[in-house]
Amino acid sequence: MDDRKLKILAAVVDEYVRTGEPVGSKAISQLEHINVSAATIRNDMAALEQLGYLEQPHTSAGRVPTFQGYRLYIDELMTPPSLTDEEKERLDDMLGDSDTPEELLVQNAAAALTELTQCAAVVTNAVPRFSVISKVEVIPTGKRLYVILLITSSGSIKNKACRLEFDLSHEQLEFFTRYIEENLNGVSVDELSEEMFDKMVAAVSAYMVSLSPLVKGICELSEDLRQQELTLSGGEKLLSCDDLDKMEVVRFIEHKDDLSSMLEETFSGIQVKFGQESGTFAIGNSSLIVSKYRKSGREAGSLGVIGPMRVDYKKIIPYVDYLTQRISYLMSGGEENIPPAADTDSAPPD
Amino acid sequence: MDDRKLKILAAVVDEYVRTGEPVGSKAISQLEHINVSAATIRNDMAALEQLGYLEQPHTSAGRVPTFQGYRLYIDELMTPPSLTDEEKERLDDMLGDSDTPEELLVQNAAAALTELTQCAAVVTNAVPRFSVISKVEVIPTGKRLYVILLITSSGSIKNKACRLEFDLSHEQLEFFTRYIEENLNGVSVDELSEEMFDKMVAAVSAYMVSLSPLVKGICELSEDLRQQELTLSGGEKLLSCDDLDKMEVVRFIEHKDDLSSMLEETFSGIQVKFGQESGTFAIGNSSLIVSKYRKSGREAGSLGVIGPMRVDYKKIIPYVDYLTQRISYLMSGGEENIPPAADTDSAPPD
DNA sequence: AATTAGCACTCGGGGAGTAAGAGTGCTAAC
DNA sequence: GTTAGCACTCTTACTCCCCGAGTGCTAATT
Repeated sequence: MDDRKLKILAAVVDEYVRTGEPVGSKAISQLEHINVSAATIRNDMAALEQLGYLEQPHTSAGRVPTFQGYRLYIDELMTPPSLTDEEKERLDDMLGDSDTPEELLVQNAAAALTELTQCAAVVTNAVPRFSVISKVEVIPTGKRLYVILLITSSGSIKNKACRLEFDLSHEQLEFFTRYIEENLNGVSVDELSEEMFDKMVAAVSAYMVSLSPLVKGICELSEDLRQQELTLSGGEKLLSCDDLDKMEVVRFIEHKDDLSSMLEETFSGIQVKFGQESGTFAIGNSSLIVSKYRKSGREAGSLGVIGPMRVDYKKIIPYVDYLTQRISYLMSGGEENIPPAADTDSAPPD
Repeated sequence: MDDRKLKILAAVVDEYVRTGEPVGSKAISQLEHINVSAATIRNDMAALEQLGYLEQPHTSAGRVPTFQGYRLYIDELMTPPSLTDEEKERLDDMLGDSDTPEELLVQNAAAALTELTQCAAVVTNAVPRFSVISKVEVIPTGKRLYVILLITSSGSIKNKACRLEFDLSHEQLEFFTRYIEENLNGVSVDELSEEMFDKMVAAVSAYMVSLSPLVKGICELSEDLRQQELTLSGGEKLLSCDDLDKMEVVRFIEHKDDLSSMLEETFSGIQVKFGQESGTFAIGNSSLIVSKYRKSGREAGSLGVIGPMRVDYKKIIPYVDYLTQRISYLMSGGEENIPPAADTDSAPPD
């Protein structure tokens, strides 16, 4: 596998990403950093096609990268430039600071990615799962009406109204609150199970039957917390890129929840997945650039960009990379180390 | 304006709604309830075109209603059938009962409309505005961290985390809670103003400066309550109808908040508005079928359907109509009168 | 006077044919 | 090993043409 061939492959990808047209030997030969003739390039391109890195839409058209071609390009050939300080500042502004609630942080990241890349962005937030219940309150708010308040160590707050069959006396309420507090305080949201609540229902029912709706309410709130939140933003951007099948995009947007599993299958570090590589449902010619952020060392969610395979990886990857690092940093209260004038992960070209 | 011409106009609209193709004189003449020849219909259709109710996409095609045509059809010609009891039951099931929280009620209505009409549905809920503050709680949840809980008489619950500069002693907290309670309990959300909070900030600051973030937090929560909530559901349905410009739809979904003003300009009773009639931004060939529901006699929000101009008004109008009535009824605790076997608003045909 | 039948006309859609252009693969020369 | 040249292929865009649907008009009919 020739050095020149790799250079040509990279050039083809770059050109194709830039123009969107199949790229021919002549176009490549005219690039500054290429000093061989079109004929030579033709030979090499034929070889690259043999190897499965390029393909021709039809005989007399230029070449287009196959997804193996993109794969090689992304993994080996491409050298994404590091962000300038201005770009970083811009991202920081869009993201928020350490006072920004975590939930908003990831939402902002999605919005930023959508705007900067003109692609769809997807974020998940599994943080509440890893946190522990730090407070449960039951507040009477009317005739037989109570509000349950559930707060986690990560700052998620959920509330729910709950109607009982009888009013609770002050003692009953206190009993209940103490009981719940003893059983739930400090328990990780992840550990909360149906059985636990069943047991608790049984326990409080022994004291007073009509308390069980409250336990059920708490159970439902904890379910809310446990399921990781997935947000797709800017899905409509996908409609305007004509590499993607409109019908597939619409189906995708409607079933965005299926993304969860795709995002779960992700290792740490930045990753690129193509639609056709994914067993689960995905858009045909799409590519997903995704990375997981961490909170205090623990994987806490992912953020990614979904676009056509023909996206500007050089541009997007640094964005995703920086945002994950930054979110990890902010969520960990500054513990997670982030290179201050961060090189992303690659040596400079040449 | 001939009686027959009106009949023909109605037939054209019906056929066009049914088939989506421009409709010709022959197709009309073959309808059962039309007993004149195609030639006669041609003459009438030419007249209707003159009057601005029909138009031809091109010379040798059938006719399509103009939006004036639709307007006349909807206002004068159409006779939507009343719902059957099964349909009403179905809607009742989807909507919920008197125990369903009001917020959920309108969400359910939106979901039902989306499903039944295969169009987008939009609902607003201004109820919280009309309710009064029934409870304010401040709950310490961590180091200098407090959660504010705001509950209204209509059952809306809002919470917000708030970080202070110092921890509050038990007495300080009690003072604050009592002060807020005295000043806000029973106050209508609508009456809450910036100035009121400014005054309160001044008052609590006199006692302890670092309390003011709490007041500000409450102020922000009240703003949340005050602004009417607008939900667009099933927006993606609009993408699959090819009468509508995809780009416009996308822009519309992104800026759905602009709908607020469109919905505000609405009188009581059911109404149909067309995209091109609306000064504010709207989708080109779209039509909005909207009606306001009331809570105890007061306008409390609207619900509507957005689709292409070519929608089945006969089907949709009764749905929207019934749902508004039903919501009004449920929200008013059964006071608002609803015709038990409700005729919608029109005499049966013929 | 209103309605209808008949007929010429118009216009858009779809298929066939064609010319242009872009890019290739191959061969022979460097 | 590289390059120039050339014949070949294939797509795209364009034109021409026909077909059919639907009209508008006129003349005949009720």
